[in-house]
Amino acid sequence: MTDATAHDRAAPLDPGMFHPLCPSSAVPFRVGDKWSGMVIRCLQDGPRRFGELRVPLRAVTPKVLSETLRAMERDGLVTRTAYDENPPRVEYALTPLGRTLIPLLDAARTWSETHLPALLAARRAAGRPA
Amino acid sequence: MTDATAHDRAAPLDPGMFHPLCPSSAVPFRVGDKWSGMVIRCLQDGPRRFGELRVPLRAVTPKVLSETLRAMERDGLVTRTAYDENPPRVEYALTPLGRTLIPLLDAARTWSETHLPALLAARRAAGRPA
DNA sequence: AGCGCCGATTCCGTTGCGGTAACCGGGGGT
DNA sequence: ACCCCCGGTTACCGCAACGGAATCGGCGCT
Repeated sequence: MTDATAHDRAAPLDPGMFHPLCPSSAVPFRVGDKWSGMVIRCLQDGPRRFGELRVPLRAVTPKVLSETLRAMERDGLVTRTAYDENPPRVEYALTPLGRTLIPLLDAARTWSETHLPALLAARRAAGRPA
Repeated sequence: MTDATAHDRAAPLDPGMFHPLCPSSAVPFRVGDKWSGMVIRCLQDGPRRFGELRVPLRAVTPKVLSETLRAMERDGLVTRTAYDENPPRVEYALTPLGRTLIPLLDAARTWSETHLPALLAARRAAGRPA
């Protein structure tokens, strides 16, 4: 069964990595579309298939994921490779240009770990001056 | 006339700094709302008045600027100080928390200077495969 | 024949950001 | 009396993003 082919598939994606309650949902940064940043995270350890991306991004519908990937492909951030097999297999991978965004995402994450609690606290304090 | 009071007002804002044709309009990053990043840039050298912010951000209407500033105030990124004078004067300034975002903006700008041309080129190449 | 897999695409509806235009209020100038 | 200044607010609107549900197409399995 283990069709471990030549694809240097990285570890399976953690289904919980982009849980809707994850603070990253509230982060005041965005790279491109709403999901682009998460897609980059999913691809940073190697190519992934469409259905594979849907696991951790289960909040995204196939339509939106498809749109996101197409836009990223247009911008030269990812490559799309379709294998003429059955069932069809399509792999997405980061381009070198796409990889240059990873440090930005790291910086955003670091900022969030450090300062997001303060921001959320301020928002809560201001939200209910009652 | 020079009512140079104790306000350590920085150099006047460059009216052209956020020209609509500026590449920053196409940058695939955003900090908070559409205008938040630019507001931070305007405030990084010292407090500014509402009307003063409108100069370089002449593309933004008072409503949206007001909304942006209010949201940033809620999030603890800027402070709002109203002086009971005539004509009314209101000053906005970055909080320490707001200042922590400046390195992020710097990183985004650096990325853009380095890689944005490649992204735009890819987009152009893909946009017209005719 | 019928079902399922994978990778989408199409139609349709909602939401909300962002934009336009108009107005307000109070003092001061002329 | 009128208008201007400043710093907004309010009402209205359009568009693009986002989302849900359904469908497609080729193939293999049963």
